[in-house]
Parts: sequence; C-alpha cells; structure tokens
Amino acid sequence: MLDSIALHNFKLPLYEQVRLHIQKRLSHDKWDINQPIPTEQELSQDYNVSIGTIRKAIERLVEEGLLIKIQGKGTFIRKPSFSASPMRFFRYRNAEGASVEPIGQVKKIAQIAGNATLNTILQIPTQERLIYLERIRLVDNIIMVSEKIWLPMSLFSSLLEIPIQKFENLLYPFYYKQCNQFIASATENLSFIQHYQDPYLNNAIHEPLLKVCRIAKNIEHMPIEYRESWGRAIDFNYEVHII
Amino acid sequence: MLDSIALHNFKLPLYEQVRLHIQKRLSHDKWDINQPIPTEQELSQDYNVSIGTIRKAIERLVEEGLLIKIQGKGTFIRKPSFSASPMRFFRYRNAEGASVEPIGQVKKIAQIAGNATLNTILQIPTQERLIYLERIRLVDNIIMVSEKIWLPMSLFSSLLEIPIQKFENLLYPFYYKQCNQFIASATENLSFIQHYQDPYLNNAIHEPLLKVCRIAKNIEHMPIEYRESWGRAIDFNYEVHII
DNA sequence: AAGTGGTCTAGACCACTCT
DNA sequence: GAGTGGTCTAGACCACTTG
Repeated sequence: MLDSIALHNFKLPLYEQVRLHIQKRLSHDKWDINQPIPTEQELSQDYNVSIGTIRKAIERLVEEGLLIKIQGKGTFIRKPSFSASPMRFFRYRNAEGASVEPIGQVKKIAQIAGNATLNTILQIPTQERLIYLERIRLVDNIIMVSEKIWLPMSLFSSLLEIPIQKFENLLYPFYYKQCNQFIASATENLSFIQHYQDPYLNNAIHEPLLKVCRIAKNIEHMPIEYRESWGRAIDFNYEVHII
Repeated sequence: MLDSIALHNFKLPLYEQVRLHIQKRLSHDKWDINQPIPTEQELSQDYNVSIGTIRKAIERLVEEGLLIKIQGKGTFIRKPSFSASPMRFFRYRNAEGASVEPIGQVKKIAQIAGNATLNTILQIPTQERLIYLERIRLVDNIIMVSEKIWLPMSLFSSLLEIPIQKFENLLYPFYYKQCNQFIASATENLSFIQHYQDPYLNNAIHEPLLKVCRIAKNIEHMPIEYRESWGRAIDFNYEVHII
C-alpha cells in the first residue's frame, strides 16, 4: 500500500491526497457495497498517517455524499437515494392528503445514433451510439412526469437485452445491478416551456410546462446519464434553503 | 467567563455547547463586524476546552454561514451576501452577453395592521403592526422582478422615517445599518402562478409568472422578513446540485 | 467482550497577513 | 517578527453495535 501511492509528494494537504486516493479506490476496488470499508485504524496504518488525518479525509467524502458513517458498525459506500428527485419539484396530495411514492414505468427503449449536443453533454466521442429511453412517472395512476433519457452505449449496452416490463421502479439501483454503473450526484436545470405538447402528459398545447434537465454523474464526477423531464407548471412547487 | 456558562452539564457534546454559546454571543455581544472575533487560543482558554474542540465548534458556525475564517487574519462575522438572490431564478443577458448587477428600488412604504397569516409567518403577536414595502428590481432599465415585503414593526420602525429615495440598492445591508437587524439565512418557496396581473411587471393577465415566497431569518433563526417576489416565468432558470 | 466510529486533549510545526 | 488560522500527530476514553 505504501509503495502504491506517493503521499507527501504534492503540495496538496495530506488529508486531501488521502481523500482523493480513497475516492479512486471506491470506484476501482469493487468493495462490497453491503460491507463497511476498512476501519479508520486500518486506513491510518495503510497510509501511514495519523487517525485524525484519515478522519478528516473521510469527513470530506461524507460531506460529498459518497460515504456514510454508522457509529458502532463502520463506514459504508452510500447507495443511490435521490432516485425520486424529479418528483421533488411537483406537489401532489392524494385523497387522504398523504404523500405517495410515485411509480416509474419505462415505455420505450431504442438504440440511436449519437449527435453533437448529447455526446458533448455526456463527454463521449461524437460517433458513439446512445441508448434512448422514454419513461413516465405516475401517482395514483395519473401521469405526473414524462421523461426522455440518454445513456452512453459503451456503459449501458446490456440494457438493450431487457424487455421494458422488467425495468424496475427506480432506475438508479437498476443501473447499478444491471450495468454496475453507480449514480452519485447530479446537476439539474429548471426552466419553463410553453407551446410544447407532450404525448404522455397529454397537455393542452398552450398549457405551460416545467422542464428539468439533469446530468447525472458517477462517483468520479463523469456524466453517465442525461435526462429531460416535463411536468405541468401548475403542479410545480420547490423549496430551497439559502445561507 | 467560566462561571457564566455551565459547560459539561448537558448531554450535548462539548463542541456543540460551545457552538451554541458562541452563536448567542454573536448576536448579543455586539462584536465589531469589521474586527475578528477572539482567536481560537483565547476562546480555548475562555471556555477551558482544548483548541481542537474550539476549532470544531467554529467549523460548524462556518458551515452554517455565520462566520468566515481568513488565514493569517482571524475569524470574522460574515456580512449578508445573498441579497441578489431573487435574481438567481431569472436568466438575463444584456446586449454584450455579460452578467449585470440588478438594481433594487423601493417604490412604496407604509404602516399596516397585522393579520393572522403574516404575523404567524413572522412569529409575532397578531395585534403587532407591520411595515409594508413594494420594491422592483431592474436590469438595463427593464423591470425583472416585483416584490412585496413585510417586516415586524417592533424591529424596523425606524425605516418609516426614511424617504424611499434613500433606500439603498441592497436591502439587507441597509437593514443592518438602519435597524441593526442581520439577515443570516432564508427559505424560499417557488411556484407558478397564472391569471395574476402585477402592476409593476405590467404583464398580460394570461402570462404565467413565477412566485418566490421567502422567509428570511436572523442569526438565531428567528424570521424577521417575509417577501413575495414575482417575475415572468419565461425568464425562469434555476440550477440545483443534488447529492 | 470485542470492535466500530464519536469526542476530546495537548501539543507541534507550517502558511499567511500585517507592521 | 509576532500573531493568525491550517495541518498533523499520538494518544485517551466514551457510545454504540454485534456476536
């Protein structure tokens, strides 16, 4: 371990070097996602730094959302958990006023040619082909959100062999199980669209819609999914905290 | 100092007790906002805890946005800085494509009776009177945002003596100078509105608008301002990062 | 009982700012 | 050069989880 990394050689603080190295191991070393990563004691010996330095490195990874600590059990790789996020932007109350878990359904999957715009977003060569998905999200059998999803063929080709009925409710855990691709973070851009008629939402042409463009990234911050979601603007509701 | 606080008496971790105590001193002790707060060494002696514990307490206050550290100079109370935030939600490019600092103008100030809804939001007695402001925000002389603002009379009465021409571009630093009220954080709720005609935006009645409702709070998390802002939905654009 | 992360201490030296 | 926060160490004991 000590030979494999050249700590103390850069200008970066020690805990930053350790953080970056652990971050790489998270994606490359294939640690079991249900088992704790090595303990702080072990890491401290591995890297030959004090335990306080390890703690600071891990603290940053926890802040980044890559790891979670559980006292008495250990430190674990965080599983994808924000899969329900497009629904964050839309209010919905069922008859009883309770919050309901929305259902996701893939309606179409296809293999398509890449194009300059999409492949630039996904940071892949222009000639690489893409997988294209259409998906809806329902609450109480009402279609709340319509989605188009683009994925790099090189990472997700195995999805093409799966019938759309077999796609699970939440896509991100499904990506991980089927393709070993782990979504760790995302950037979403919200804007407002008029004069667009979505075939799934079945909205009136003049009815305003909210458009959410999402670039989802893996643990190394490489984009691996691009998604556009539409929903009725009238249902839009979002809360944000500012400091 | 040691007598004035009873550390070690609660179940809270030491650094949490210290954090809470320093947080109270920030609003009550009237430290000069341009001078550093006591050094970590001094605080460590004051509270009779190790310097590591002080550092952890201060670290939390920095994360909360209450303090900023500057290496070599000291730790300072953070001045209000998110004053331009309603404009975060609206895209605007001037002729040169550069980003422009919007201008804020108060158009009306009045003293009004409290009501159940507003006084509940501001967490003040129903009978307390309010100060009501109307304000616009311009970019290149175009009105981008129209705002209504409500303030508790008890904290902001001195504003009534100031002619509206004297109100400054940014309100939060102005609140601090005139009324010693410091905005430290805020919660904003976004939604779409149709069929509302705003007198300043001069929008068509059918034109959809974005409504931003903000509750702004002081350093002790008490709400001291409620604000509703409207802008054209077509100009809406917002980016959010998810982990 | 053993092992994990959580809290806390008491130092050391470094990088930066100001005078 | 003096003083600030930034980094790093090498321990100690506590709270929690699991066998």
